[in-house]
Amino acid sequence: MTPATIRDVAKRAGVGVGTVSRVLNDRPFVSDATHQKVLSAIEALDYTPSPIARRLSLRKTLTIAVIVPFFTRPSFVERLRGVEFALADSEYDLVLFNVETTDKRDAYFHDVPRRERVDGLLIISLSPRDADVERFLQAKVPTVLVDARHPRLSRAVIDDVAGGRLATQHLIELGHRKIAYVSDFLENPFNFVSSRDRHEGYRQALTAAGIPFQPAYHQQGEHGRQQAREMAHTLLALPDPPTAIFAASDTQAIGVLEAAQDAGISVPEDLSVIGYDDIEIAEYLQLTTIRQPLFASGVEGVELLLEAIANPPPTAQQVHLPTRLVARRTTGRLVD
Amino acid sequence: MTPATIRDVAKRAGVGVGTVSRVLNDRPFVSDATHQKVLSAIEALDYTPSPIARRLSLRKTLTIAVIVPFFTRPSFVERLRGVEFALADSEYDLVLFNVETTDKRDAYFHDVPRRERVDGLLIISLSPRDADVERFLQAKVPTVLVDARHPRLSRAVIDDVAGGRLATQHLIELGHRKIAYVSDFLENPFNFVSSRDRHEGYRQALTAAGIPFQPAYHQQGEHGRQQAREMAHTLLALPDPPTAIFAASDTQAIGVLEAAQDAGISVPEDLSVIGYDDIEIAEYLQLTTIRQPLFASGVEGVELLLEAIANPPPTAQQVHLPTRLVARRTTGRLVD
DNA sequence: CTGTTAGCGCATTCAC
DNA sequence: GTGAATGCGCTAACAG
Repeated sequence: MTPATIRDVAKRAGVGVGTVSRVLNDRPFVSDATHQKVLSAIEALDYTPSPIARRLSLRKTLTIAVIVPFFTRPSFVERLRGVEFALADSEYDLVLFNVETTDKRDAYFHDVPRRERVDGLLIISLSPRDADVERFLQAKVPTVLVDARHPRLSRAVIDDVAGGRLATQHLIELGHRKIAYVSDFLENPFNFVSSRDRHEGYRQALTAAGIPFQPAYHQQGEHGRQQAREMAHTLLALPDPPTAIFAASDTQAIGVLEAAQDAGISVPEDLSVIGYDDIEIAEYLQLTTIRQPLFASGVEGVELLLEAIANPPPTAQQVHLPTRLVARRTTGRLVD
Repeated sequence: MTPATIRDVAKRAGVGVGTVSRVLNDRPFVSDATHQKVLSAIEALDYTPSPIARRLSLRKTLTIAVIVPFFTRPSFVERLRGVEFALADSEYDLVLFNVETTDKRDAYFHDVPRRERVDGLLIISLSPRDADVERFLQAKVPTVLVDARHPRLSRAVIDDVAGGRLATQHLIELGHRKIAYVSDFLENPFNFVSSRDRHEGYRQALTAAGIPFQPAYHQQGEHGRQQAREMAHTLLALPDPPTAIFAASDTQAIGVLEAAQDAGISVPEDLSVIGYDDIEIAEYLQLTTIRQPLFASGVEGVELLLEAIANPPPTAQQVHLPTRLVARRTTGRLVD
């Protein structure tokens, strides 16, 4: 009825529990004969060790928590999939915490990173503040960031500054000089940094090409297709509208495309549009974009974390992942 | 250093561990005075009870496992989000298992449903076979299906037969009689049943309208935009091509739209297209579709499961969720 | 090589 | 009302 315990197995095999434990954990120094006896007792009883008892005894939770915001957004899901993939064959359980409000974030940042609860913490796309990090460190819970940053925490990061530069350079090379940027709020309650970094890259590329930055060309707003669409409308209604728009994500780029359509402006003839992420739908829309290794970032994050659990590095590690341009049909040479 | 235990709290408060346990679990029969003492000791020590020790003692795992296939597909993520939402405020941890191969599915179906491991199991969009169910039942792990079926298991289901009928009727009302259906393989290794049910509804609507079913009008293939695109090409190249296509998912409908575009066929003038799910991108594409309550299905599944854990129902429960037509711009009246 | 024993941290009897 | 004792199932240390 109730599942068999290690004691049942020991009894049936006519050995002590220590021996059973040894074969369970592939310890050496067990004779082949007893090994066999134990194995068949396990088989006969359909025995599975209780993970909970193991955890208590080992003083490990064998659990990794993942805190991820808005995990329905394509880019976050894809990172999460990388995490799940990398953890699937490990001995760790993956427990999931989805954040859609700052309250939830704060609650999770407060409650989850406790040694009694998890062996490691993976935070996706959410940059914790100093006070949070202070607590993580004090709780001695190995913590790794994916697509987020803090100087004292190990992290797998995409070089979004380079990505922003890449996007902007592409536009510049096509002859554009009136290049706008549509993004999330650079300062936002979740402290997402990618829009900020891409903005930085955008500014760098502009500067390098000797193009002065026009404040009116940078629109920020809530994340979302609809919001991006409105920002693009504003841009296109400017006295001197841009000839190219760089959107901080593919989702937002779609909004920009919509706005162009609304305004009867053809892409890429009259307006070039470039996105960021290369989510699945981007190909369908023939959207030019910056591809970033989303899945790989999750995998890298897990590897950093498992390594940190095994032997804590003296100092925060950082893994950089590359971005690259995927030129499709929404960007084109400027004709005048 | 190492987290405080209940014993530390007891010592500091000058009481026994039993008393601490009582206040932790809001048991009555504790004087206000001691209650206060304990509370301040807990505060002072920044004590959190060890979930693991609790579990061992309570003989509950306080864990719900969710097995979900291809959790990057929009419809599955959205269901999963409902699950996460419903579980967030419970005492249960949500541990995630993603299935992308039948091997993984079989492994999870075999290893996860064990009382030593989880208190409950939620399976999304994956219909287990009799042998699997037999094991679930025998393991006495409460199991609930979401968007999947088995007579002996409780479930939150969408009436996909009705949904398929709805889609087809809509087309019929618009005057179409040459209506094709593009879907996943009705028989597939994962035993996804939604395409099958929608097909059934499609056939029922056809029959009700006195339209004979044309085998050539039903194309099946792997799930995916690209595959749907190819199936649509086949359909459009038929000697007597359909004037309307019902796709088993929005993702596939997008492939159909692509194919129409490839062939220079305009939608909805020369071809009506209807999808299924109403994922976010559907609105952008102005895709007519059948909306199903994805998020709600996850929530319902959790509620069924928590109820089943609290007091196991004598017989499998079933909750039906409704679908409805969202008419947009990819379907139109047949003109000849 | 193998059996025995002492915790792991908590909830839960029992007595007091 | 409250403290002390027992056990949840396992691992690890120790003795043999």
